Amino acid sequence: MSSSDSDPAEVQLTPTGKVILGMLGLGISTGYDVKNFVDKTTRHFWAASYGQIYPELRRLEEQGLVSGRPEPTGGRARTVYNLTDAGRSALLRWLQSDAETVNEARDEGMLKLFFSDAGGPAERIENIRSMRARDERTLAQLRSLEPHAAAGPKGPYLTLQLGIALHEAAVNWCEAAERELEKEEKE
Amino acid sequence: MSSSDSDPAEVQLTPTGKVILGMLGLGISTGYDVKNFVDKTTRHFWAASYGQIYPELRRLEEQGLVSGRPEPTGGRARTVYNLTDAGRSALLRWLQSDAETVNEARDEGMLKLFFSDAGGPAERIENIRSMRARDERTLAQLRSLEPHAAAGPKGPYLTLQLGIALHEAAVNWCEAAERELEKEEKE
DNA sequence: AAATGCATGTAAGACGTTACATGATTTT
DNA sequence: AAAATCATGTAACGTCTTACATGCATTT
Repeated sequence: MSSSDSDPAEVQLTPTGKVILGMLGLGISTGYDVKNFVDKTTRHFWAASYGQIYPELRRLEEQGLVSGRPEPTGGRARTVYNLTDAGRSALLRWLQSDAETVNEARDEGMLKLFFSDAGGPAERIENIRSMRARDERTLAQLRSLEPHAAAGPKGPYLTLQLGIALHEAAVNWCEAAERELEKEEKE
Repeated sequence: MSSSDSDPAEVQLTPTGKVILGMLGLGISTGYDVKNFVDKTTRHFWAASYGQIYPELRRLEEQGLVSGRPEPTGGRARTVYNLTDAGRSALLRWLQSDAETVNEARDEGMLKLFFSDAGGPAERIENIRSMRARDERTLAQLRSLEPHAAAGPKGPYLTLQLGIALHEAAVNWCEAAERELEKEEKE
């Protein structure tokens, strides 16, 4: 065992490390592709940026969880990564662990709504309307992926379904709240 | 105008700055209370920690948006903060701005589900079950706040309603998916 | 007397985005 | 010829959590 390998049972995966290992497991093989795929598929519940991805790929390689080799396309540099055995088992250990999962939301629209008593009633309706517009955009984008996702692996398809359900619920709630508040304002 | 005041039109509020100004606007007046109130009310869509709150209160004071004065309870130190005029107008400017609002989610349960093709079907069901358990706990907690919130200001009440609707949608989706996957597994 | 709650605070480190730089290849 | 896409990378900065320390007051 080389000095760069760690006991995989001891490796504590970083958040971005988890996405990367998972993506490599799906056959995505460059930092660039990881970023694009994340943007297309997991963005609505999990984001990642180049500033995290590239350094993390190197850390994972130091830990012996992934291995990269140069595969230039013509004169264009390109590094293709694969899971090592240790990487695959670290991925499975994470997927199988029943540790409490993190679930955090940061919704500035809701925060503004929370404080909306500081303004007037018209402002509050505008606030909800803009949340709805935002969620409708996301919803449309998610729906556009559906036909393609239905043909692919089940995990990504399920999260797409859930994302759609959640955004539908948000849009529906906004519509109902707008109607309600408009009615109240007329009185 | 003292040298510590900034032109309020130029102040760029930090994320935590927004919560704090909003909370002071609701009459919450100490860092400690801000933290407790956030945990009780906005946590499901916006969190904050002491490590952010106390330093931010001092930055806001330097900027002239809040003013604090010592109001000890017996021998126990305590600083009560209030919005200044500049602070109140910065709060209103933020609430009224129609800039695109941030909406980010980070759901490790969904991420595991996304990658769940790496494991077996039983594992995937377990995954969804644990997401549901988690969401049911949050839902129960939100519902317990409802009677009290119904009597308070409308903004907090509306976000509570929305939070409940979203968590209900999540729980319902999980239930349906579990049934579906269990049926498939029997075949 | 101990435990819980009130109240403030900080240091260290983890995590993240943004903005920029570079250069090749492919498409328009 | 220009624009878009492929591909990698980093520096600076912003943000956040965790873990700890302190000490008084109130409740059990």
